Amino acid sequence: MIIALVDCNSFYCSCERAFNPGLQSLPVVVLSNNDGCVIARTDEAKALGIAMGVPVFKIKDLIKKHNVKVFSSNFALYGDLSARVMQTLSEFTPELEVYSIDEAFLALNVKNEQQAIELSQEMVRRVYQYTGIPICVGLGPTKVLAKVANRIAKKHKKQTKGVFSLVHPETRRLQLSRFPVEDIWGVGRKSAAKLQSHNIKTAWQLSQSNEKFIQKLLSIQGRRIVKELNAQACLSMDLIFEPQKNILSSRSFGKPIQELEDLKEAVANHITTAAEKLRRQGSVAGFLSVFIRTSPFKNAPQYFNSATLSLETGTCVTHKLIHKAFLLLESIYKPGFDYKKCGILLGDLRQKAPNQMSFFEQADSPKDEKLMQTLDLINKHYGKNTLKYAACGNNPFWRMLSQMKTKGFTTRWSELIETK
DNA sequence: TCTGGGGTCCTAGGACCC
DNA sequence: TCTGGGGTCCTAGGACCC
Repeated sequence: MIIALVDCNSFYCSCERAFNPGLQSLPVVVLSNNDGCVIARTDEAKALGIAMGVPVFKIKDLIKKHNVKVFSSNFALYGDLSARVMQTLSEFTPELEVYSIDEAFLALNVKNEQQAIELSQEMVRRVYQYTGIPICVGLGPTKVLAKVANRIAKKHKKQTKGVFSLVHPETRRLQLSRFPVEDIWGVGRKSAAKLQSHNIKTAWQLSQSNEKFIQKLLSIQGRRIVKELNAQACLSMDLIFEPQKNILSSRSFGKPIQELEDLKEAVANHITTAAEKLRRQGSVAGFLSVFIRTSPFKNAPQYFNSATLSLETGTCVTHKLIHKAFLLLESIYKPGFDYKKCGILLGDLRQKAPNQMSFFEQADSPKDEKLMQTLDLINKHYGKNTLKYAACGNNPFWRMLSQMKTKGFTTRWSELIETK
């Protein structure tokens, strides 16, 4: 079996390009919520030295000088295009693992490396034809090697035409000895520093290291990486959908908030979002956390706190969660701070008992269940937030946030530059 | 003026039990 | 004075990912 890792090129930027061909070959970036920092860049933008995650105010001169096209993120659009890409990929194998919004692993049923390469080239053609999204494919006997191959395909798009294979052992030896250890999937900053201090600098060197020694240094994860680099698969394909174990909803505010009432609105909105997601996957939550914080970037008094409550029997009812969340918020709120962010976490998620006749105790009453079903149905049919709790309010803080999220940024950006 | 959001897995250490 | 050993469960925090 050969594993393919498909990764969309500069995915969010490519989505913007798919609907605006005029952006082809221009530098494009997409910004985070609140238009805070850069979360996607095309090759042209990378070539200008725009780093991943850089705050946008630090590069505004660069943007103006090189006429970089700037977009707020539009996750509804990216989600749609992602689904179409995955749908197209599923035509190539029944064994597809959607790994993230822009990545998927495919177990290819092929006889040899050559067949795998030809199939991958067809994927590149078809996905682009159907969706307008360019992809790269990495091939290998394990997931980690497929990831490495994908990096190489991306780095040398011209020569590889988007497909690179590490199936052949000789190619592996050559390429791994040129591949920096810190670029391996699963090796982060801390682990890379540890490895380098032991003079392990390339993927090849890591693959030749003593497994026990690496396990001591980096825990069991490190040992798995060594095995995978040596073509011994220990990360299996995840083919079935697993419900999430936690659901987090949080946002930075457009402007700092001081009042408890405003924080309450924000929290109620986070609960609403998270509870919808919770019900969509058929789960109930076993605990609830609320947190608030000031901006760590400001030279002002800092405060961070969180509070957690166990929900023994589990619930997925929005108003119950809002009520509990308010109690938690009140217990940690302190006046006199500029709050910049808040959020909630639903944890210990478990599948809801199938029906009221269940032997197990169910916290939510049939009446509440019915109410939630109706609420979700209406919002699904008529659009998000058609029906919502009064506690969610109509606060301009919130208006502003959701507007920024969906609205194109180009106009606002040019206004910003002109008024400067 | 202006610095994202949402996840998973693993480990260490404390509480508790016999 | 001397103060076991082993097991489980839970949680906080670290590290990593996209």
